[in-house]
Amino acid sequence: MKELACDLPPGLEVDFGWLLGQALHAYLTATRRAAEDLPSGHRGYQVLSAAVHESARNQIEMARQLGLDRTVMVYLVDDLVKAGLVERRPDPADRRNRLVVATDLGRKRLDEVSCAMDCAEAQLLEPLDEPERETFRQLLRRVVAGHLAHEGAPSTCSVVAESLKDALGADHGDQQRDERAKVDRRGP
Amino acid sequence: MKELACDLPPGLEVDFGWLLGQALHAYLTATRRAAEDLPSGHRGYQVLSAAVHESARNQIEMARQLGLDRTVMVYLVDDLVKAGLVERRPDPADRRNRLVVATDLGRKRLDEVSCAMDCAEAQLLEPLDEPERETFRQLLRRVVAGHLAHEGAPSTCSVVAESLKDALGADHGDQQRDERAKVDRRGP
DNA sequence: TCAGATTGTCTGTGATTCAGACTGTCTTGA
DNA sequence: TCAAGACAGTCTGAATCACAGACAATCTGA
Repeated sequence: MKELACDLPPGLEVDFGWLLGQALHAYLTATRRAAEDLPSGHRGYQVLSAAVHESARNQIEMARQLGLDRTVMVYLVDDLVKAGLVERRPDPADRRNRLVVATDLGRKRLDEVSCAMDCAEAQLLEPLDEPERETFRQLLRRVVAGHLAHEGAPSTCSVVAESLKDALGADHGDQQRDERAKVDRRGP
Repeated sequence: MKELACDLPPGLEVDFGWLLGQALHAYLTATRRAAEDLPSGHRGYQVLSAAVHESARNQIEMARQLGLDRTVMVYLVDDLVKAGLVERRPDPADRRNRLVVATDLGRKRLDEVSCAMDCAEAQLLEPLDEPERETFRQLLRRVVAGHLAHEGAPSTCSVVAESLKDALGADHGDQQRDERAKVDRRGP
């Protein structure tokens, strides 16, 4: 046990939040170069990916899936539209909705970027052998799926139940902090 | 395979960054209630934890471990000092350093909060059985340890190597975005 | 037809990061 | 002994960013 844990700062190695934060930071660092060609970096990548996979019927649903605020969604999509990677189309079934659909160029760019992302991800998971990587991904998926399933239904732990109450409204709260090359996001 | 993956938005379930971000978000949400009694919330908790475990000899080293900027460290420690949880002591060996040491009260409070944190963590990992949880923690530790070990030595993947170059200087970039009950952090 | 809910957008406010300057201290070399 | 450079901690200012709130357009149900 603990073969590699000795490399971690004492006391922090058991801090689950610290470990998750470090892992996310490592991932963002490793994939920054791959994502920086897209408008808005990692978040642009996620929106583009959601658009290509048609995982949401409107911007709000997409924002909820990605853990973003709906007001942030506006200029993320704006930037992708400006770059010609996605389009906003009126939804014939409900004209309040804007369907965010990827263009051919967007699909092509996503392919390229995804490839670089996979390389970086493999780099991050280098300490694990292949079966371990798959195990890790599976466990991570199950944890996240469990969390999403619990989001609507209050849990048994009162601490968690209480904290969920005021966190339902688009809190997100993490993800990348790069790509500050945002210039004219807001008109005068 | 993929028993639970069907609960995740299509296309995103394979996005490693999205999974990590969601997991961290879930953790922060679950532990918010536990950490909000401490000054500066989660980050206050991490600084206090580092102080109790004496994982660093000065503020800058502590900031590096926690992935914080050194200028942020100042008022995080300020708030903890104000609450009587830690003390700044001059380092007799090097008077440039300030040793951040926990008080008895700080140690007691950390114990209490850690207990609540563990409860929330267990809640988060509920979808996994006990051996799986330990496996998950181990794999996470190894990934993070691998990343930290690579930080100084350039890797073989050029993409990653390049991105590391400009990310060495206090970039961090994730962690919590809560606890906005900061009032008088800066004097007039 | 009308009240209420929902989507997308815009604006303002406050929080937060981060570069840069500065002081006090240590180290090194002449 | 002294000067120059490096480093820790602090403070300030600028830029960025999240998010609540308001708004118009639209849909739904009575």
